[in-house]
Amino acid sequence: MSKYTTGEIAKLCGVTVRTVQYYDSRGILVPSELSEGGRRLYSEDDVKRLKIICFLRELGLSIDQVKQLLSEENPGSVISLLLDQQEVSLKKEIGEREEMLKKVSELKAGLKSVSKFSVESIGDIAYFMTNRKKLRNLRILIVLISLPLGILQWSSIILWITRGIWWLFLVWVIAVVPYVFYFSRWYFKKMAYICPQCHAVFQPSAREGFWANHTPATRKLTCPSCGHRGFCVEVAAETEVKGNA
Amino acid sequence: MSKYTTGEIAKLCGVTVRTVQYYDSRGILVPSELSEGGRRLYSEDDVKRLKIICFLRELGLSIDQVKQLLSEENPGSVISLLLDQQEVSLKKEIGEREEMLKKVSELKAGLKSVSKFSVESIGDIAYFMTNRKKLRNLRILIVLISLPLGILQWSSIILWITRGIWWLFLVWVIAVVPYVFYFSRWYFKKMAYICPQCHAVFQPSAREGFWANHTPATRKLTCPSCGHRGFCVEVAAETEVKGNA
DNA sequence: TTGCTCCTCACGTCACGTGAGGTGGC
DNA sequence: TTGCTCCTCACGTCACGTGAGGTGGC
Repeated sequence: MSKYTTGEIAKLCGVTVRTVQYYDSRGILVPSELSEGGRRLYSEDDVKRLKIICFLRELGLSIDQVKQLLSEENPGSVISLLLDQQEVSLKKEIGEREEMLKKVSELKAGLKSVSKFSVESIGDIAYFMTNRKKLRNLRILIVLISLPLGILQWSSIILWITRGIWWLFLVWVIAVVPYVFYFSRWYFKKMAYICPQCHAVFQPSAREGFWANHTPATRKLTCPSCGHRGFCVEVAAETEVKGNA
Repeated sequence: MSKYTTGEIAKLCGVTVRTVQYYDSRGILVPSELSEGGRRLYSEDDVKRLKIICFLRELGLSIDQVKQLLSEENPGSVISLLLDQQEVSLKKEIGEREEMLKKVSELKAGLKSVSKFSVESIGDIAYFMTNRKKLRNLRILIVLISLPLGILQWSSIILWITRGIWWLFLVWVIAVVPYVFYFSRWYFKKMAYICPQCHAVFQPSAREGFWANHTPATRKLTCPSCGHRGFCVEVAAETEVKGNA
């Protein structure tokens, strides 16, 4: 019966000497014999055991899980449980990393659109990314809210031109005033803006926001933190309102 | 200017107090002020910084990488490098976990076909799994090798029956003897068998293997390790030949 | 004064890797 | 005797978590 030294069994199974020693200290691969000089000697069965250990570790099982399996009287009952657990946690880990990967790609894409880059830009992009879904939902909602008014506007105009019915347009003009008033108040409560100067996230008053010059994604505002006046990126406001400063 | 305590900034950014303290010790979020009692006080800018840190950590960047980014004079040059690296390592990690997941599923499937389960069965299945591809390639090769002999056999038989040409069949009979002899020697060098009793992997002599009773995946052999005689699972031999025992 | 929060050690987690300083075995 | 391998401490890695024992601030 041939015996293997630590280095030999390590090479046979493709691990380091340190790992073999560590598995001894953890009690999952105790050498079947010790030489007079205190050196570990491993049998053929130890080699088989180490190969099984390595295989189980390749599945991602922890040393404690491997230990549990190997010391179990009836391993059949434990292994399927362990494997099911492992399947679940691996899937979870893959999902997490795919989430991360997505965020990395989004950040890369976001950075391309930034002209002069600073660390704070990362914060802006992060804010934009995490609240983007909310922003999209808000914009859909806004279209839906504006829809009845738009229909009324255009149908009244068409009726006026084609049939000379002018009073419907008058109804529209009367309806539009409070509608726009309440709508803009609601709008500027839901939206926030990022100052390109100091990167603060702030909410303008409905009055300032309403009259401000704007593009589809930005609005020319004065930042309350630094006083900078310029086009600020529109984002969805976080649900939590800070308010008190 | 309002100041936040450790607990407040932690809650604002969704981390633990311990994490905030740790980030101080690692030097990536040093409080902008200390109270007379030695308590950490964080400014609004610190909150922004922590939010950026949290975002970067959600991408899977290490604290050292975050530190590097935040301390950089010109972070624009570093971030895209860091993000590219991160993309690569995330993909690698996902690939590894998918590999593990596959192995776990395969082991689960393998365990279903095992009647009386022991820890050694895992080793058998592991051996079978890692060498399965090789086994399949070998079996394809065997079919290709047998093909010319089969064509010769059937065409000679057909010619004999339809046209009375008998000498071609005689050629086949003469050819088949050395062919089968060398083929079986080669075959049993390439194949190995797992003893169901002691789970040893062994290679029988060509003579024993040739005359042994067999099924498509097993062969009735006598194990040289434990002397058990029974149907052993056929696997591909590992390239490394142990030989000396 | 009572709770609550915060402070700093110091150790634990996980699976080893990395020296240091000493020794067995050919 | 010279290399090579192996041995055992003991500490480092990573990002915190978990007490312990003490204290600030309302």
